[in-house]
Amino acid sequence: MKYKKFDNCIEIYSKQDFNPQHILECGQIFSYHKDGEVYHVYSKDKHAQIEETNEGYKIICDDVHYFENFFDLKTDYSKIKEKLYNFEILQKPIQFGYGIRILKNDIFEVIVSFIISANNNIKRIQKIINALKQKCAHGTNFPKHEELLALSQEDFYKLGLGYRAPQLYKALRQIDEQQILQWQDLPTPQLRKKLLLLSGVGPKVADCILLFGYSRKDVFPVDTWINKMYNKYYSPLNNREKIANNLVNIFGDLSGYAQQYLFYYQRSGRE
DNA sequence: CAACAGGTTTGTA
DNA sequence: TACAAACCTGTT
Repeated sequence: MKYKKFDNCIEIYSKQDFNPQHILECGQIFSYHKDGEVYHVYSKDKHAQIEETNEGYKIICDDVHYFENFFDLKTDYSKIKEKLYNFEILQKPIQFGYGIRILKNDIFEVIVSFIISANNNIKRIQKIINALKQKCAHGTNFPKHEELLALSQEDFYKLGLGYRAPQLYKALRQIDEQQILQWQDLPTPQLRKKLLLLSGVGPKVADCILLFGYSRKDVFPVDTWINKMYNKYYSPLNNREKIANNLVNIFGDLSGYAQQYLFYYQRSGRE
């Protein structure tokens, strides 16, 4: 995909391999909003806004290097889609969500966000994350580890975390900032085991953290939508871990990408 | 009002 | 290892 970096923006010359709606609304991130035709995205203490142009899109931001990596601009999604198109089940999902890209978000932010996401809907997840940001007096910046450590379980309840409040409280005390970065060197299965030890992190959340935080594409997060899809198009199973395993065996190192196209399509209700 | 929402944890065979 | 049931909160 062609793009060019400037001091305060990145110009993308494609509408096929980059679509802000597809990217932001395919369930991988919660810190974004749409203002008219402009999308705003937030990661850590950084912000970008995306505007459509004649040739493609313009990402306006003050840290071009960060968002080049964040939006995974160096990866050739045309090639990925071409490979995945050989799977018949993916053809319509790819036509529908052609502009999806898998973000490389901050690991700590992803862990916290997806603990909150458990058995929860996007609208409420966003509400809770915004409340957390407000509570830590940062407006749009994602709270740092030490700032969240300063909050009590009761604080989390009041912010609407519900029964995830004690889970997040405990997880924050299990997390070692240096360690979660060092985990990047571990192979996916070992890293997954580490994540599963965190309070509030089960198989699905662990796979989301692996995919959106650690950029592991050899995982297949199975949520209710993928679960429904699988039981409709493959031989029905009631065990989500087995479903995830089977799907990874089918899609291999492209699993993470396949999951996003399928999820986005399935949840759109277009199937 | 019961069921469900982009699951995890805990308790019981 | 497998399977229920409980769990915050908001919407249908």
